[in-house]
Amino acid sequence: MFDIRLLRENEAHLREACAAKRATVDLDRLIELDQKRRDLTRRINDLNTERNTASKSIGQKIKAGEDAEAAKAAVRRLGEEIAAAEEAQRAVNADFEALALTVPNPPHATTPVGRGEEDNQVVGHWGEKPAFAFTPKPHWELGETLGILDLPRATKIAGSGFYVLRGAGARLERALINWFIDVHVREFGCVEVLPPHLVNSPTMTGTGQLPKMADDMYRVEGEDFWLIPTAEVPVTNLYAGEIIEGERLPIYHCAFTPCFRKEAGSYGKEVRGITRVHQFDKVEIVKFVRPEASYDEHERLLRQAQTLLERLGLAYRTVLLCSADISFAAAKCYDLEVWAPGMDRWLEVSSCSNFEDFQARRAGIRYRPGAKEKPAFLHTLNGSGLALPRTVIALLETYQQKDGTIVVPEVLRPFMGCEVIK
RNA sequence: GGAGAGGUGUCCGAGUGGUCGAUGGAGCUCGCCUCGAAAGCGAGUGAGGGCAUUGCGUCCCUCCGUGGGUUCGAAUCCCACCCUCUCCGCCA
Repeated sequence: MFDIRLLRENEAHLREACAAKRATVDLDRLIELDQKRRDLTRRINDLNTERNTASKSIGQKIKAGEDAEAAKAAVRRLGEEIAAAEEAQRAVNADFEALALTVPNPPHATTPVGRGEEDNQVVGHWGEKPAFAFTPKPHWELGETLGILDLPRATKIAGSGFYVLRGAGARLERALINWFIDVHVREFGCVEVLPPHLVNSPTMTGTGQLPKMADDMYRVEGEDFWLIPTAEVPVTNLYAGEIIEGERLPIYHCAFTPCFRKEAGSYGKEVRGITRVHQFDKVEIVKFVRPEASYDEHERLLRQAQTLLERLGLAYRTVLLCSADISFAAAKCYDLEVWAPGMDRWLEVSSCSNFEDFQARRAGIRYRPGAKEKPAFLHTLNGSGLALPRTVIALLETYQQKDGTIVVPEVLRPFMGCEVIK
């Protein structure tokens, strides 16, 4: 949820923000609804005052043994008036809420304004693309030959867009998950969380997936359950509706969960291998911080994710997303793209976003800045650390040898129990 | 899934139609006392919105799981749903 005061006081700024995000929102109607809503609220407030005092006097009359029927009738009419006003208010509120939920978070000043993916800015590179004395193979060939990736059977039991790992492949994914979490917990002060993978609609609305992304998510038939598209959803909503004491901030969480996405409309590209699938594992970092600290925290979040790729020895680049390409709820976002030599392309393995108070407003997550101070909305951030299948892809393709075996990076060997996958 | 009990403020816990945003206790904050602390005493201690802000608001509205309903008036009565607990069933 954006700040409604922004609309009242700085309409032009919000219009620019919507344009930068290439969102078409009927702000005129929103302003109109806001005005109506406030008028009705004031009117109902006044009517309630009237009714409250009248009702009290009726009580006194009855106690005194006087006849109160005339007064009762008058208040009954007042009650009808209030009911009508409340009915109108409900309708206006529903319209207002529905429309307000479609207003995107304005981009931060440091987010470049752009029209699309092509306007994203590469702001950093790390590592060299590996050189091979042979033609590097794509992960699906490596995986099949080694017997660690089984796409045909995944398709048989679930459908296209799913994968089955086996043997060292399954172990590799689990090794990465464990190592990621260990690093986040031991070195970056995260508290590990293992949340539900199904959540309800208010939770999906809190982080901004609903209403906009409804068609991209899986839903349980006949019940109010959605399959999470990222751990961001359950973890951020952990504190929904709560007021956190200021001294508890910042709070850092990390969580491993599967992520479920329909990826509708993506057929035709990225269909080979496991770059775009309906279910994938991810370790996510979620931060709850004081507003004044959020952009420092954002940079540190980025470093946290980068650290993982660097220790794995995988070449990557850092991309600052432009206003048109960042998500609906984000104010600023960096993507980390890892080099996959077999596919000869960059793959997004992490997205580190600052949502400022956008999600906090929607989900009602507040903090008390200091003793006796009024609660205020805190800032939320999250970043992948990291998405699994694509990390596995980069790893297989980067560390492949001429004979098709894979060298296991140093940091994973304790978790893998071997130095080479063969 | 079936039967029963219950959901009230930071926590415990009263309240079964009217002045209850809510008794009481604990906790916390401040003050007194003390060399200091404890005890004791006194005061304060939820959120949102409106209005006001020529001081700091003796001002108004809303919120007692959620949503409806009855009533002049509901934390209190009725209905639905959600959640928690106990027992039974089932099960990893």
